[in-house]
Amino acid sequence: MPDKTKPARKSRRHTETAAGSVTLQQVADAAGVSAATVSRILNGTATVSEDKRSAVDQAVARLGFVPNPVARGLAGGRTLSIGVVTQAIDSPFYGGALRGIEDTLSPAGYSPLFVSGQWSASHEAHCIETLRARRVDGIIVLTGRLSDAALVAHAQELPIVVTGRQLRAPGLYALDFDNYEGARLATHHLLSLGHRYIAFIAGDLRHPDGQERLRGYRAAMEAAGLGFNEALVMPGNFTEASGLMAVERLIDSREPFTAIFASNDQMAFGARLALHRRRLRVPDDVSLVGFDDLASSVYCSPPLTTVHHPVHELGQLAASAVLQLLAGQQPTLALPVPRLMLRESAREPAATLAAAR
Amino acid sequence: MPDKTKPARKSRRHTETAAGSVTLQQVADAAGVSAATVSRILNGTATVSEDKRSAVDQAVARLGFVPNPVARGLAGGRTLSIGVVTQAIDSPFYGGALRGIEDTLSPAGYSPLFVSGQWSASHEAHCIETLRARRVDGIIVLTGRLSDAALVAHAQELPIVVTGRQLRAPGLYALDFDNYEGARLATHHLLSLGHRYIAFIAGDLRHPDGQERLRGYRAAMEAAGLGFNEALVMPGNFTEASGLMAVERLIDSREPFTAIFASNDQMAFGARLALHRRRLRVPDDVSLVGFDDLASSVYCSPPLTTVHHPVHELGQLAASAVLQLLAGQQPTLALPVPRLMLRESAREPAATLAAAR
DNA sequence: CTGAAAGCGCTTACAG
DNA sequence: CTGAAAGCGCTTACAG
Repeated sequence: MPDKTKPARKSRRHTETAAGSVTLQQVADAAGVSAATVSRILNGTATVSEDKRSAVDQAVARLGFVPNPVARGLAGGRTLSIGVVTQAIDSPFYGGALRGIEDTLSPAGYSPLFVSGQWSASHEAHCIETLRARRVDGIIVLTGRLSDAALVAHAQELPIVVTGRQLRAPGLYALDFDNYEGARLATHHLLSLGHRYIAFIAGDLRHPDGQERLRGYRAAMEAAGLGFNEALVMPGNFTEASGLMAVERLIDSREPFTAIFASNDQMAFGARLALHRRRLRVPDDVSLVGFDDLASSVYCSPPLTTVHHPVHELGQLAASAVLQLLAGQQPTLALPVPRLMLRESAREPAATLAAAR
Repeated sequence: MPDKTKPARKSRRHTETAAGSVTLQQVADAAGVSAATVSRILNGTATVSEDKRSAVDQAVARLGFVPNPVARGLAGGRTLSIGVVTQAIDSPFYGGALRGIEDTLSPAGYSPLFVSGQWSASHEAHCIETLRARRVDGIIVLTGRLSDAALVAHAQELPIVVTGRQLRAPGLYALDFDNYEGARLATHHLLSLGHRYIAFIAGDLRHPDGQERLRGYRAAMEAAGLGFNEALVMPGNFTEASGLMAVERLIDSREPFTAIFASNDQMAFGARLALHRRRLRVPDDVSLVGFDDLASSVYCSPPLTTVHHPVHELGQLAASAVLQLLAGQQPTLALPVPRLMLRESAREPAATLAAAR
């Protein structure tokens, strides 16, 4: 049983024994050089004679010296940390991107600082203030609702990488995915399967990706000579609930359809549940295609045919881009092209249904 | 077109204009007091005369002063940041906990620093070193594979909160969920529905939660006088793939069953797909119950009956606990009891199947 | 190539 | 109640 009479442990500045207990000065003393020299060797800032270098290397190893990033941040103006503004830390969509960011930042000695924008521009602005206050060296904004102008302004102060928009400005790099082409691909797939009555569940049209996906659907339909039937386009906002409601309304409208293309997988899940409730089978009665290729889409029943959105690469590239910006280079990275993941939720329209048209 | 001849912007230490450009010294000058006084007012460290306080408050507001956490960290020994060790930043299970942590840390002025342990004890150890090097004020470990001993040792240096285990030590607080009771509840539900042949998909039995859930299943089966039939227990490792394989093997074994209880929702998804492939309907032919209540479980088809694991509260409580530890108090927080989410994937066994027994 | 020195922006004993 | 001063652990012009 723990001794409850012992007073609560409090932080003692001079008695720490773990990570960081050893200071650069101690290393300098042990190696018989100045602190400045140790610093230079550690940072590769200057050429140093071989004997001093090895003396320092040994001292570092022997003492187990780990530089204190906090002191480093204060003195050098760099904190080796990168702010990451996401909408929700637990987003099934951005999760992969966060991992990609972490994966490429860590080996470079940088730490990501994740903050959630909560789908609100003002909250995002606050997040950025917090990050700036913490003196991050750069910021990655995953989509976000901040205005382009605000982003450009921040980019004058520190490197910014933003995803999901097209934008060019000094100190800023934008990484965009071809949502239009992805949506075109998905729609075309359904068309090539023989579908003619393809319903579309739109995403939030205030977002560029929502817009682009609608544009891709429309282009494919028109290219097939089917025109654009507004009765087949249902509004949505990227949530499962909105996908479900869209399909309920669609069915109630009695507008004939044999396939549904949802602007994202989450809405496709909602759509699938609505179909299930109405006793419509996927893909036997209705084909369903999503967009994003969430981790969970592979294990839907049936597995969801969808457009692969390379979020993990997105994260990796975004991180590489800030690192390049930090190094004074101009990134030229680009995302892979959209690719359709053929699974089991879409196939030719059933003969019976086709005949009914 | 941006001017490409302009040299790359580099950080200029003395010309920053945004967050943090104003220093405490400037506030002190503007208010006509010493820096020490400003510091004390800001930190509530000492009683200060009313006129100085208001002068400082005004100066802070007028100059838009934001304290620099980096300097604060170096001088005061506190960084106002809390390290959070998770297994994967994009985990569908821990995501909610991360959000809960962020939600309660932010209002308190603390920032979470998320690092991914990658399901490896050595990687976790490295994560903790990184966090210590960054001088976090405390650490939250979500489950993790580190030994109890390692955790207890770290707790001597800084406050630690760990979830998913039972442990008591100075400077450490453990927050555990009643996995046993949750599993008992789920199994009992299936029993009360009339099922007698209930298969169980185990999680990774090296993890306490895997163990406890198995124990709960077993206890419920034995309490119902059905004993423990090993042929109905399939191994798994908490992944969708393992759930799928478990059911394939189960079906191939020709061991009769009318219901499946999976140790977590992800395995339930895999199980559901396996059933789908074998043309078995849920819940018409087979009832399915999961554990965790992931966000996506509500939108399965059919929506998954499962044990609610309060991950969001878990995150909130873990964060509150570190904060209390930091304040020198002993936390007494506890997680809510397990609760079954009745949805549509489980119901009475079909008469035909029941008759076949 | 390498030191001594100043400084990053705060906090906190130490004295009044 | 409040200042002056030292110090947190580094980095970086400034001089050799």
